[in-house]
Amino acid sequence: MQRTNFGGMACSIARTLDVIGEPWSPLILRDVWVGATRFDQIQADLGISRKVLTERLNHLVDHGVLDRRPYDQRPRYEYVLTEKGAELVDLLIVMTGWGDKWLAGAAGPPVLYRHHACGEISNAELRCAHCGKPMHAGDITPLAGPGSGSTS
Amino acid sequence: MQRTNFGGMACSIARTLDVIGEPWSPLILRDVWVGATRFDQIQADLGISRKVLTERLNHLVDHGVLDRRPYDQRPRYEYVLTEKGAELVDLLIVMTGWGDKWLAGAAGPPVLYRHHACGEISNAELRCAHCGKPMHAGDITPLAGPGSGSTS
DNA sequence: AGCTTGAGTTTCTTGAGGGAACCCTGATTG
DNA sequence: CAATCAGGGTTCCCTCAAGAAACTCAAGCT
Repeated sequence: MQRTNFGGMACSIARTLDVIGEPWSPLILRDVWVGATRFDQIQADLGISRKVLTERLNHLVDHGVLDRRPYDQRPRYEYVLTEKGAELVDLLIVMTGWGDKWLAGAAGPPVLYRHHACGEISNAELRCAHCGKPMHAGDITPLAGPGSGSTS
Repeated sequence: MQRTNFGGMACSIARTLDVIGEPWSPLILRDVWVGATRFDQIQADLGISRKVLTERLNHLVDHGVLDRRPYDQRPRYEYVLTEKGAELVDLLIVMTGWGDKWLAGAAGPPVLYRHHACGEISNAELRCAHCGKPMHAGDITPLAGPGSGSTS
């Protein structure tokens, strides 16, 4: 096996990587999210090899992140986000925010997000689902959970 | 070139992937975050090839995500998160949340996070930095920003 | 009958990932 | 003072995934 399979690790990060950690997968998800839902659209937009795109799409469908469905009498298919897939968009939003801040440079961010609720162009921030205060690297302590596999 | 380089795309997701999108990189970051900061610790914890670990660590240091510094008179080094790297932990937190929800199964999440501000075990949620309301896939519309490269 | 379009397959080449052994430097030990 | 040890990598070789480009196939259109 060339690439190690992360899915078996007792780690939600590793398991998530097993689903969307392969090269191109997050970009494919982004394309589907913003409306490029067909094979040739995604292929042309990303410049990805058709072979790899086929593999990635199948993988994402197998994991329930995308749904493949016909849109014509002819054998034509489009890919749409499932609920599971739509929640992965959170990840894309956070990636965008980090890239905007640290990698965009003087040109500024390539894409902006308008938030429907307030109508403003804005960014996302992580907040504690319990108390609503910010939740970043230094604000939390990891501890073993029920699925940790530890015997304690 | 076997793997396409995403860094040149006008897309913050692609640029972020260029920094931490390679296999293992997010897991290395997690290890450093939770205190496995030395070469052999990370290697043993992940079971990653030493060659690949060397490459990844160099890449992360080159991109300013990790800092390599001596911790002894002997040639011994540890890797620590820079501010840029610490903000990437947001990404790990979101990945954890998604993996916990969709992949953990009956065993439950392998790791829990205690939030210092409220003392509770909790998850992170994405909220608009402007109005504070939830910000997920359906709540926003992407539009071209200043660094989009479009001529308009 | 032939052209077009969308959606993949197939073939071939290259190079990254994995494994295991090896190397180097500066303590520590017998 | 030679031998050992530990941390932190290198080197070598092999396999398999990524990339590029050509090919296929089915349904409609002309």
